[in-house]
Amino acid sequence: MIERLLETIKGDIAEFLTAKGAEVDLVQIERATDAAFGEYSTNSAMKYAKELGQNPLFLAEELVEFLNSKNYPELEKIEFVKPGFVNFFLTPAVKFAHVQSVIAQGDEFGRSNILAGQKWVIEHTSPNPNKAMHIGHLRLNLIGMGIVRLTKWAGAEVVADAVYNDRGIAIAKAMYGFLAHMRKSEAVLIDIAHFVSTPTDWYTPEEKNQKPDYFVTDCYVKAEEDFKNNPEIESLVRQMVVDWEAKDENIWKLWRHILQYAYIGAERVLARLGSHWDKVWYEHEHYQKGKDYVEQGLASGVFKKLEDGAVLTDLEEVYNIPDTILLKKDGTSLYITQDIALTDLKKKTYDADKLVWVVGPEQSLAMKQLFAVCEQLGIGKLSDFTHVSYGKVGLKNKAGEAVKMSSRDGTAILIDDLIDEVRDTIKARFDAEERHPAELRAELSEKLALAAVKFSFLKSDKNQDMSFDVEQSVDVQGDSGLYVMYTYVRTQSIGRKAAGTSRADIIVPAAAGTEASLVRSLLYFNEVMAKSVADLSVHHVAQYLLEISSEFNSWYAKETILDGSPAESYRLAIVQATGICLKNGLAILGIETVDEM
RNA sequence: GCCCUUAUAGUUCAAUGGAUAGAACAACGCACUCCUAACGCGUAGAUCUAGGUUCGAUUCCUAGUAAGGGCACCA
Repeated sequence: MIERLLETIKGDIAEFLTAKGAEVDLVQIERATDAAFGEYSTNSAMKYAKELGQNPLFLAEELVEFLNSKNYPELEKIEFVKPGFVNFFLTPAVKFAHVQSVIAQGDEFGRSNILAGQKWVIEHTSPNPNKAMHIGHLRLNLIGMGIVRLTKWAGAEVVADAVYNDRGIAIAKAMYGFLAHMRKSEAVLIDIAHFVSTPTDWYTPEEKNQKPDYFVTDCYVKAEEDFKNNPEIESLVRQMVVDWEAKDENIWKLWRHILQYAYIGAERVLARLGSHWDKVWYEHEHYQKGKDYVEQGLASGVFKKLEDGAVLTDLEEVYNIPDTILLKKDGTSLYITQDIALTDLKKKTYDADKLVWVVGPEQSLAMKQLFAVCEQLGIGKLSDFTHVSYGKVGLKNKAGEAVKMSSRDGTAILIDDLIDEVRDTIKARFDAEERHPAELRAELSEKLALAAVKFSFLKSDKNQDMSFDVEQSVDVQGDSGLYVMYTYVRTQSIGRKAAGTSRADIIVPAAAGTEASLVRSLLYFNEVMAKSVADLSVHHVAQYLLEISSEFNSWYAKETILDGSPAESYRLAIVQATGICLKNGLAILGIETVDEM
């Protein structure tokens, strides 16, 4: 309803300016920065004052006069102020109508059709089999899943996908590391045939009392050391890759054995986070198909063959980005080679309008090259492809200095360990309070830990580098997920207490009370969503939830909601709408609400 | 050498080219018999530097400084 009003006003402003002789491209009506300026405001008078050769304030005055003649019933007042802003004040009835509309829409409130009719394929969190997932991967996953949920709420049809990088030198190293370092005794031969016949000569993760992904990481790290120190082992590992490509039966058995551990581990962590893929691609299934595309590009003249036989792109002139090799001189493929094939496969399989890769910033150039090459080959337009990058997660030591996080030397904080730590902190508090039965305490602690961790990773802009302090890693107070959750719990608690009592019809007070700023803030959910979709970043939603929470709590401290007065129903409706906004906003962040804590 | 990110309070983070740069943590002060105080109220504290564009710049442009990333047969 308010949206329609704003569109009408925009049209009227355009009419006014056009009649004045201005070339109107876009009339903007935005959320007013402060309640003193009403609910919405426009800068049109200032924007067009120069073109019309008028004083901005006078133009604003004329605009207000013109708009007042339209007699919008939804508006209480239109004013012009200092530099030339025109401010719009909604009537209390219209603002409360929005509150009721939130309640009527319930779980569906916040959905839109901004991206209706579009098909998006969003790749994120493609796991490396040789590394247990640390908090860098956590950020990637939360950002990726955030975009998936956001675009779904905006009406798009979304496929979340990932690629299992299941071939190549890295996995071969893990395989070697397993053979050499997970033997039950030195007497066991480091030999693939022996492993195939007698796998029980090697430890399992259970026997080592390790999580499977940590186990594989261990294998990889140990092999990496051998690889560096010993050229014989290097050639051995390289031979394993060659044998694997030749589909040697024994080595494939070992390969499957290692991968199973790696993926069980990764999937368990992702399941804990509530992450999900609709489709998983396996590198070993498509990595050779890219060569056809290179041939095709050579034939059409967009690529060129070098003297040594390697194939090079031609991107400098048209795209102004550095060229890259697409096919090695020995004719084997590179990462980009198979990515071309996969991109085409994705686009065709899902008839995708938009392909998104949520990948670290170090891939930025490689992504640009891939997109450009795909355009040259006619797979899609440059604008069909988006690389969503994100800032690094850095660590700080006790002195406050930045430290590098490395899987190898054990300084990386693993996802599981982080969540466990936060969970234990929360649980300690529950245990001390003894308000809930033990079983519920455990369940709530896990849910709240996930809420706190997810929120702290999603509340800031994705491109900003994050600085992570191990000591106070995740806030459980202040601007935090728990603050928002606590606010939600309060709304539910009030709802429970109010249930069953009969109440009179809702009376909207003529003069706004202490609830005014909360009611005003509740108006902007859809605008926040629109901005989030435009930026592909859910941090706007997180910030908005903090704002609503802060205003709710401030109000809550001042007023008794359930005081038995005639205004009770009105207040209760605001509480209910706040709860819905918080719940739906948290859902977009991937955070499940609890009803008590 | 070239290209891309980033720079806001002591710290961690906000701010479609707009109005008095907004929070949280830490500090100091207040407040707890009331729907859950994991809460509320107050005090103090910031746009890397120098130019430019604009009615108006934290935001855009140029140059510099600092940090990080990338630059062809690795992934």
